[in-house]
Amino acid sequence: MAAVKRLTQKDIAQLAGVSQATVSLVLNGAPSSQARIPQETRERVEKVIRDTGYVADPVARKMVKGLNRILGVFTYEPAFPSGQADFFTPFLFGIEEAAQSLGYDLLLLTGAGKQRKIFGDNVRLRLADGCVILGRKFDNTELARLVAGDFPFVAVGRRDDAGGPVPYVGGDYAPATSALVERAKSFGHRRIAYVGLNEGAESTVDRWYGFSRAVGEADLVASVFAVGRPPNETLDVLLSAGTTCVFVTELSDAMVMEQAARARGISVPGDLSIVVLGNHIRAEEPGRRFTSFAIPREAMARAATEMLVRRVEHDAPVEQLLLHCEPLEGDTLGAPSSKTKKTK
Amino acid sequence: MAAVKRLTQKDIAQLAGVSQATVSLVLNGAPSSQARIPQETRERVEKVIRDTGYVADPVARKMVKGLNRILGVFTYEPAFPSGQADFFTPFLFGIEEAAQSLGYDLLLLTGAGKQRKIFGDNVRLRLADGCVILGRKFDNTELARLVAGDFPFVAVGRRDDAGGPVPYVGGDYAPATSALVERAKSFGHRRIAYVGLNEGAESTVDRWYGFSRAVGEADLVASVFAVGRPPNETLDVLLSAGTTCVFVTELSDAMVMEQAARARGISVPGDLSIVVLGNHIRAEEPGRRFTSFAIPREAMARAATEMLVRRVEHDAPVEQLLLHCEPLEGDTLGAPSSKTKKTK
DNA sequence: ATTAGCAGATAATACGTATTAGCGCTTGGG
DNA sequence: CCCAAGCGCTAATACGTATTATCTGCTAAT
Repeated sequence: MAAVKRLTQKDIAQLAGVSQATVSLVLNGAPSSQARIPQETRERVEKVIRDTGYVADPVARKMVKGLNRILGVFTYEPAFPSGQADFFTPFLFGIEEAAQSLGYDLLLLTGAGKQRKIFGDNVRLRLADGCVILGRKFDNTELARLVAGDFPFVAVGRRDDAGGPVPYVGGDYAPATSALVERAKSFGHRRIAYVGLNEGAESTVDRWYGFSRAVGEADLVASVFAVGRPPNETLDVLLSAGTTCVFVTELSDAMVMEQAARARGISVPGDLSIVVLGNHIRAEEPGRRFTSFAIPREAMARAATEMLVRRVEHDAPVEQLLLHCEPLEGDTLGAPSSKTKKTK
Repeated sequence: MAAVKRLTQKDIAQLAGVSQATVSLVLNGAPSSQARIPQETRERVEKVIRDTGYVADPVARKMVKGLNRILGVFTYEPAFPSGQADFFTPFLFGIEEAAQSLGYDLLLLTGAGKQRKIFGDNVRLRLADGCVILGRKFDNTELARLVAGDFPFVAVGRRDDAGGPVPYVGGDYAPATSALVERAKSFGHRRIAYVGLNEGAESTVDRWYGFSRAVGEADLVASVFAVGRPPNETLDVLLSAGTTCVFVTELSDAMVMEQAARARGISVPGDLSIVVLGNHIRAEEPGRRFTSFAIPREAMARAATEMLVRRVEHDAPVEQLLLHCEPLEGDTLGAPSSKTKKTK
């Protein structure tokens, strides 16, 4: 059953009484200088193709043309596990949409349980014409090789140079963070704190940079350069410094902190405003809506895909694009009530 | 920059002072009868490969070997739009997981905005070694061609014969539905109704079959063979027939019906039990938890992927597999309160 | 009548790899 | 001394398509 050899152009040619080359010419309708096919012959060949349902083998096609109209999507982490689903899904949606409208298909190369490498033994990635790279973790050695090599790619998320500029589409976190700081100040906050890492991934650094640029030394009263710490411990640090507004990089930290605060009878935002730097979760989630900024994940993915196609098709130069992150009103940032000090 | 010609085996061969064939032999470590490579030569070649970072072009590889360790995932509908996301995501997760552990990558061929065809002009599907087909809508003409052809595929969801048996992994809806009917009966329900289509897609037919087999003619007091009808209209039909328990195929119908009932002061499940045939939405959703049965989407997808790989690798015969659907307790099925008739 | 030109088609080749048949050389046995 | 066998490697080929160069008639121009 499966041994039925696949139909080739040679077979079509035989059936139509022409040569393989003619079949190819009919298919690729080359009305170029030479090699015109008269209507009669063309129709004869087309009829056979229709009758047999022949389609050109894309592998052989890529072999000679070099292009495939396939884009790879590489992630170091698995793309669909429950935990990550909400993180990757918007990106995949955006990529799919853009790829679709540009006439490309997607080859998914999702992070193995093991350590997946771009440059492994079995790199099927090269089958694609180029690739979009997703994920927070990034192997810098591989990134450098990508930059040095000739395989078109675009990263989603800003990346520092790696032996050369990295083409990317990212979120413009620094100004978005600065804007939130300004907003907190305009509410009257003068005792501001920061909870989260301040080094490591580019996105982390950008947030810290945007924060520290806007806050001014005098107003920064406490910093906890860590994530996932026990909320009460963190709260102690903040409160003893007289913090009225805290900026948190991780939503999960903000959530437990808000709960801990409530448990202590500290009102949010009355006694303590909490600002989260980026919406890390679906908006419809029940419960508190944190003041934050929107990460335009779909738009980022779309833009990255379009950029990639530009690189693939026209060998376009490296571009670096940061998309605006809209502030999210939320209900955890407000004016500091003067009670804060007086009550205590 | 991108014009740096890709490294080929010929280049490696030249650098190592051997022939292209030797390089290939070193790579594919063929310890077969003939063509042994002595350690010294092998190491020389391997060194060059390491130094240059050469990797074999998977396209050329597929060209000659025929296999690519790539599985296609075909959907007639777009896979990631917000609406469909919850439907497709569990399937994709299961497929990804299985493919991952079997060493395959995924080629996503998701429904275009337009009508996507398996047998189109630009069928890049053949790049994959086989494919999993997802989605409710199915073009039967194409299915028949797939069955007749030699391209390995497996459908997710039961499919009727299409000029031959269709390989599939589905949910075993009929017995799952029957079990819920039995459960309703054991609660004492004797006036049962059905709201939903009873013909069309296989999954629909299975539900109706499982229902009608278990319910018995005497107990079926009302049927609305439609979906998406105004809930009050439907409720009128049900109540005037003295229904105490209704089986609904569409969750959305059940939701509006429950709201309409509540608005009328009809308690669920006190006055009216509602059973949904299949969990069409994420479990964490807030609100009422309908009595239903679980569709093991991830397991189905995994099983389908494994089945596909069996077909691809060992040319395994057509299999058809229905997975058990566990009943979901929920809180919308209970004993009919005698009030139902007396109050009215 | 010779040739230039052109339409209609095909032979030949390239793409990069895997694989088989086979070549030249050494060695051991008779 | 000759043959068989084995070793180490390579030339040749196949995979299916796109493309270019080339071939074959034929017509029209000189």
